Amino acid sequence: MIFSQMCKIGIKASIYIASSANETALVTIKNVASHINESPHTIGKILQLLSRNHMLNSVKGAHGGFYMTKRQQMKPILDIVRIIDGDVEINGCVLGLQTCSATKPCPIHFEYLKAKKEIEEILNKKNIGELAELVKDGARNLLN
Amino acid sequence: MIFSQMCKIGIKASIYIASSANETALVTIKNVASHINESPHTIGKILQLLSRNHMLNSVKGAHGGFYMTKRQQMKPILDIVRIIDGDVEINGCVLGLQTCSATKPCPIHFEYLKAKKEIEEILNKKNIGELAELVKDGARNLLN
DNA sequence: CATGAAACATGATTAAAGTCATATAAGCAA
DNA sequence: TTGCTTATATGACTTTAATCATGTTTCATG
Repeated sequence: MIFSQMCKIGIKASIYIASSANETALVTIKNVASHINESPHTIGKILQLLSRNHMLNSVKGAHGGFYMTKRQQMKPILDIVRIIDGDVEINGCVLGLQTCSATKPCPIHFEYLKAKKEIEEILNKKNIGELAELVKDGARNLLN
Repeated sequence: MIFSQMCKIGIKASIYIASSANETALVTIKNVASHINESPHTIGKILQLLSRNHMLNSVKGAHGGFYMTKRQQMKPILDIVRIIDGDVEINGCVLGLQTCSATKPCPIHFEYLKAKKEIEEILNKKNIGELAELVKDGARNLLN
């Protein structure tokens, strides 16, 4: 619910990378895959997309891998969602109406708006680095 | 987002039926289809499912169709969502972890819980009849 | 400078969701 | 009773998302 499968994997992968990599200690796709229990192929595709959108950095070649700068770790989860699932998912009408708006609202337009704002706020306030710290401490986990 | 396509159509169809049918004045699938601008085939399948789950009633044969009793109209939207999208969608971990819980939480478990509660509250408080009234009055609309 | 490890790119395959088509059963009306 | 209208049921088809496979490029290292 809310996030696509790809987006869920993207969030988990990003948090893992933030929690255990930096400019001098990269993590590989395989490493990410085993730590969040997803297919390396899928992860590769997603990290590529996130990398192209400057959410994280990749280093090619031997001893290459991925990492996030402190600056990137300060970005909110909402940024990941926007890159993978797109703005439409976030902003569309909950009943799928094209012209839904305050002046021509769907039956649950106003009710839903409140909840949506709350979700966005959550996704916008929590940054990747914070969550990575919690994972490091063992207070949160990424694996089943 | 949140609802599947089928679920969106189910909600719109139910609100429409509540707004313009009763025990003695039924509406047909075609009628619903034209008023919410969706395919009759799809609507047929969804109404069948909702009917089997006692969300609404069907009358077969000539001059048959669908209607909702006052009692059924007092049911919340959440009931429709549960029938079409299932409980899993409502209760599952936002990152898809099987074992996510308060004692073994995913990184955004607690943050998301709050938003989820709000959504459920909204979907549970607003009943179909209320929304149907708003549509009748022209204060809300179901069509693009 | 050759080898191997790693990301990158593209496309194929699979799975799931959604939509559409056809045939059947039920019930009203003439 | 006959025929028409309507829901019901099943399954086929289409589309989209997700996953997997293959080959290419890049670069550190011996």
